[in-house]
Amino acid sequence: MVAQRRRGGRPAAARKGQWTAEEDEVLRRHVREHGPREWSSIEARGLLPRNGKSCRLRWVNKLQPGLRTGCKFTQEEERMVIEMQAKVGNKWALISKQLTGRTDNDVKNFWSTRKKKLARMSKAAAPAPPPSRRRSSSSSRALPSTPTESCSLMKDPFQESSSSYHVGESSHQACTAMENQLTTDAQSPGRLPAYECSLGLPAPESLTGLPAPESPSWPSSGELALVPAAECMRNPAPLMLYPAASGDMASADHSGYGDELACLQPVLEFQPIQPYGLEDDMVFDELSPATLDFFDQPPPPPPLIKW
DNA sequence: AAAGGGTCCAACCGCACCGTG
DNA sequence: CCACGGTGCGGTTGGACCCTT
Repeated sequence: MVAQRRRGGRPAAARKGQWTAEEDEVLRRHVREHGPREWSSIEARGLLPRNGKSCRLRWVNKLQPGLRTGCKFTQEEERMVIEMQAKVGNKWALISKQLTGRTDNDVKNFWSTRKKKLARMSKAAAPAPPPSRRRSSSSSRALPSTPTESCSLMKDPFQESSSSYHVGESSHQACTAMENQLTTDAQSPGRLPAYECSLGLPAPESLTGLPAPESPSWPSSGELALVPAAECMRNPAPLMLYPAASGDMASADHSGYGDELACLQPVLEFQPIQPYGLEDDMVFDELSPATLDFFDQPPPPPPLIKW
């Protein structure tokens, strides 16, 4: 360490790269003596050839007690991150405060990985031929699979009637790609009856069991609630995709909104929709018969996709 | 068994904010 | 008010590891 200092007391150029156990120990000792502050003094006093920022980062992300490094995000943690990201945006530090033992870096990495994965799925879906309204039964593996993507799926309660999804075409394609992957997963025979896609719309609390985000754009009714793209961008939150029989909703009048939706980032996330039933006070008074069937199905087992 | 591609995650970078002199 | 140093935060990168083919 000291040997790395230049003559004259000026610290050598700060070292970069992986930390050694010795460096960690020096950093721990510094924190024991001074608390988690005065990071710059570590370099200034020649304790470590690391700049203050690097020291702070090392402490925050790896050395401070109580961290849950090395274990994957639980479903609950993932749900919280997704939920909070929809509410507050990329405020990783804020989000991480809600997750015991997780750092902003952890959350950021989790989200980044997830985003890349979904972008790839979306891209893989993009060149697909124009989507037919009927669901493909292709068993070809459209997308790569990794252990962390292994899924178990609820049985399709709609049988062949759930042959289409009402969503912008690009999103439809992404859904199809996702579905292809899921349905061909050896561990996961079955199909997803519906997806929840984070395109920009909040899902009703009555459906998700989760509090709806406060939003002036909260749709009051409609089978597929749509808002203009600009509002979607301002207010990213889950959008519900409802399955329906072939054709019926294709004609559904999304008057004027289809184009806006189609231009959105196709699909940001997929999750199986939580089981739910129709509530008396629901405002879905214009549901198609097929969609009503959907809600009439007995609740499937709880969720299932592990990202 | 090897190559290629994907995932994970530690660490760096640049910028913004804040307190202090 | 301003300059400056320290700190915090979000975005990005690079490498190790893992999985699939």
